[in-house]
Amino acid sequence: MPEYSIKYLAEQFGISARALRFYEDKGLLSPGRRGQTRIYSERDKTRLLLTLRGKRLGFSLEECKDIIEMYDPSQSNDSHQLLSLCQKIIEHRSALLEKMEDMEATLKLMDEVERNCLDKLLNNVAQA
Amino acid sequence: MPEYSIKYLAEQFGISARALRFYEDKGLLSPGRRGQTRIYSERDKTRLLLTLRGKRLGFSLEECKDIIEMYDPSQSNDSHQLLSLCQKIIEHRSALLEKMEDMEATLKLMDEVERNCLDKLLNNVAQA
DNA sequence: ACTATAGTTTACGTTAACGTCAACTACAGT
DNA sequence: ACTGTAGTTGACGTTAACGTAAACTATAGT
Repeated sequence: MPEYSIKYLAEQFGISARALRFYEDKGLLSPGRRGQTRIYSERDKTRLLLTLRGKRLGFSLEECKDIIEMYDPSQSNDSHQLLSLCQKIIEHRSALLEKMEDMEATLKLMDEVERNCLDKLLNNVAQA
Repeated sequence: MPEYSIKYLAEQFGISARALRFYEDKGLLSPGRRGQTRIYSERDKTRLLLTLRGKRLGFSLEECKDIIEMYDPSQSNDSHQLLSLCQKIIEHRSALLEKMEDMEATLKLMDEVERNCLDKLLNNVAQA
C-alpha cells in the first residue's frame, strides 16, 4: 500500500500543501495520521486527481465533492440508493455534455478565425 | 440594427443587470448610451454569449476577455499581429483540448460507475 | 548543541464575481 | 400630483479558494 507525504503530493500535482489541507477541511480528502503528520493513501491521491480535474472543468470544490462521492460510493446495495445514484449520474452527464457543446462551438469559432487569419497572411505575402 | 435593453439581455441570458454592468466595468462589454441608459448592440450580445460560454468552461472573466478579443479582432492587416493571433489561437486550442480530455476521462468513469450500479440493481431484482 | 527540513495549527489577508442596499433620475399611466 | 417601472451611480457586503505569516513540534545530520 503506497503512502504519500503532503509535500510529495503537492509537488506531484503542482499545488501547495496549504491547498491540500484546505481540501481536507472541505471534506474532499481524509488522509490518515502518523502522530500529527498526514499520510495520504492511494484513495486520497485518486480523490485529489478527480478534484483537480473537476476544477479544471469549472466546478466548485463543493460540486467536486458531490461528483467524487458519486464515483467513490460507500458501496451500498440498497436499491433505492443505487437508483438515486443512477439519477445523479444522468444529471451530471447532461451537465458535462452541455459543456462539451460549449467547447465544440468554441473550437469551431477558433477554426474560423484562424482560417480568416491565414487568408489575410497569404494575401500579404502575395502582395509583397 | 437590433438594440437591447439591459433588462432584456439579463432575462434572455438568465443573469442580473448588475452582472451586465459589472462585465462592462471589466471591459467585456461596451454598450452605447441613450442619455444615461445603456443600449446594447448585436455585437454586445455576441460578446455576452461568448463571456458566459467561457465562464461555463471554467475561464475567469479576464481570460474570457482575452479570448473574446481574439475572436473580435480589431481587424488589423499587419502580418506581425496576424501571426501573433495565430499563435494565441493555437495556445488556446491546446488548453481547450486538455479540458476535452478531462471531460472524456470523466465521462468514461461515469459510464463505469453506472454500469456497476445497474449490475447491482439487476442482482437485487434477481434475488427477489 | 545547533541548524535544517518537514510538518503542524490558528488566524488574518486577498482576489474574483458578483449581491444588496441607498439615493437618485426619467418617463408613462391614472 | 402621484404611483409605478426601468434605469443610473456609488459603496459596502459576501462567498470561494486559497496565500501568507506566526508560533510552534519533531526528526535528521554535523
